[in-house]
Amino acid sequence: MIKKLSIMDYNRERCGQYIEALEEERRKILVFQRELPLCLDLVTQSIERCKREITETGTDNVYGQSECSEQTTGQCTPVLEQFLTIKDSSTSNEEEVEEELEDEQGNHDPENDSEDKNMKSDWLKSVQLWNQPDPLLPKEVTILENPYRTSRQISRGQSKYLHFEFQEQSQQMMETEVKRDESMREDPMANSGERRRRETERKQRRCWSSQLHRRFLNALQHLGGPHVATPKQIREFMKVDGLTNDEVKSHLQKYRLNRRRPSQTVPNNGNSQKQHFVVVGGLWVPQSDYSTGKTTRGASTSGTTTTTTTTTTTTTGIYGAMAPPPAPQWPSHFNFTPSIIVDEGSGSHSEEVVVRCSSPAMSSSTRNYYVTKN
DNA sequence: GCGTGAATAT
DNA sequence: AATATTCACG
Repeated sequence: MIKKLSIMDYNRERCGQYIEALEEERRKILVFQRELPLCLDLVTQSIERCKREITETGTDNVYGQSECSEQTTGQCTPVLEQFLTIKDSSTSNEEEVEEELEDEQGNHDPENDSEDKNMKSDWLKSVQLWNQPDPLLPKEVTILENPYRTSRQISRGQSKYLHFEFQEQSQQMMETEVKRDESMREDPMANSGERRRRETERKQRRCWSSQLHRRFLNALQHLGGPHVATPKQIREFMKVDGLTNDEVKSHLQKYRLNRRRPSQTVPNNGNSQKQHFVVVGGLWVPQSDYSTGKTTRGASTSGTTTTTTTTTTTTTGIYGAMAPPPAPQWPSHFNFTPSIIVDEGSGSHSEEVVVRCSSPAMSSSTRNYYVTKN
């Protein structure tokens, strides 16, 4: 009996050390929580588990503790199983959501297919981790001590920006998130100390997806062009949830700026791609942006074309793509014809268009989306 | 509110 | 490097 007790104490002590080690590692991983969310989860769960067992086994059987005391042989296998299930569910979720989004994106370029998928899964991961919808997750406020995710963002209710079905699908993920958060909260180092520097909170960047930008252009058309339309008008016309005047203003500013002086800085990359532009109601847009066909490559001239021309200007972004090849005349009063614009997100579901960037990777991949490949 | 430029962040 | 946000000023 005494022997048993001493073994128990020994095991408990080792378990405690193990927990300490785990917690230290967790603190280290915490820095990379964006890159290693599952890893963090794993460690957190291990800690939890050991803690639970160290308390339970105090009254229960003595031998159960050996699970924790054996650091190297990894006898806490259930954790691994949990990890696997999490991973599985998450990947399947991603795929489903991707499909969903694929449908939303009317113009789907098969050439970018794999890239798109990567991109989407990439940013979806981020969205899952960073833009947790609050109705499903009351504890959302405690989600991830991300220094860049400010209380302001949280209070804005980012669920607006997420597709509804996506919310549903990611619910499983969130449950594990909640678990993790609870355990994180009891970690004293998580909140305090080192990573508290960014007090000047910034709004999370808004990514102007092609859809959103299309909406923006559509609004511009209806309102009489980029030099006539005002941010407020545009915002009201776009009817996009959560879109602020400032954001529209900023976007408009950039848009004007970039169409005033198109990307001359990039003369002609050796791989001189010919960019097809379409004049749509006085706006120069890449043909692919408004061709209804699935494939935008080659000389696909769909019925919507008014005039086509080519330019050797290499475009680098959404604004550049919109820039007219010859010198534009501003302000001018074009007769904007709204009917030409293919507004895929027509009217009703504004939420689907909006997405928040969570990582630079997203912005860059999104950018690729704008660029037309011929 | 709007337009713009600059600083700053991502 | 590109793009978004924020601020200041008129």
